[in-house]
Amino acid sequence: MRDLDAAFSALADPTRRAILARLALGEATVMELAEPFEMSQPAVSRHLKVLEGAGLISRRVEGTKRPCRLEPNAIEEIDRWLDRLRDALEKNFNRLDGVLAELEAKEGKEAQ
Amino acid sequence: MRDLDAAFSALADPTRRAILARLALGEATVMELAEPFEMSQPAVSRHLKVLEGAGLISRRVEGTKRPCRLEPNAIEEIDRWLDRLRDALEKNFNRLDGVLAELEAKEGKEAQ
DNA sequence: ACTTGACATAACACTTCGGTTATATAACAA
DNA sequence: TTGTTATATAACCGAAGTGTTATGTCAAGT
Repeated sequence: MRDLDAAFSALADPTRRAILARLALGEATVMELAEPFEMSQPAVSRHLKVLEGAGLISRRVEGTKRPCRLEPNAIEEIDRWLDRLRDALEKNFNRLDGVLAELEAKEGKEAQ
Repeated sequence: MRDLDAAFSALADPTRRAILARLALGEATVMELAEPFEMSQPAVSRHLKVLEGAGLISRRVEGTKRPCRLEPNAIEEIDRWLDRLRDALEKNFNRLDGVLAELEAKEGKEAQ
């Protein structure tokens, strides 16, 4: 699961999350993506490289432009990891519930 | 949404994800968490500090030990963000579907 | 009181990150 | 061909991250 490193660390930056949010609305070129940020074009270019490296976006070539789009599958792996964590947590809580129930039962007996 | 920075960046480290996975199985002390890693205790201590800072875990005091536990609510905020991204994506795809359907209809007319 | 065990903190080195400006490349437009 | 537009890459810089060892703190055991 080495890719999760790249994915989570790509998501850790607010600029990159904003870029993803923008791309969720549809394709956009580097310039279009750079526009809302007070940041040089090279900086945005590198953010895009990070996102691409993490498999979160992809780019096509269209003349001199490189429109970016979200790579929907990427979110899946992240989800799977979070799901597993959630599941383990839930099972653990259920087990704890069991333990607590047991403890209460025991206390009940002792109280009598 | 400043906290997302901390949460995602905390999750970007494989050691910390492993720690979370371990904690999903139940509480553990710093030493217990450190044991499986080839890493000094201070290093693990700092990972825990990062996780705590991100609100992903919490610690209690129990004598000289500091048992850690997962903070289940933390995952929610992450989920919410991913959900919003997914939703926007889906809507965008639906819109694209609409556009494509329109194009096909147009082509159909022209073909006649 | 002294030692030990569990942890935190400090000081340090090294690497990575995120920004900058300057420059290269490649397609389009005149 | 020459200029312009869209983007990438390089060189650089300061800040932040991740590890180390050494040391501090504080509760527990003897």
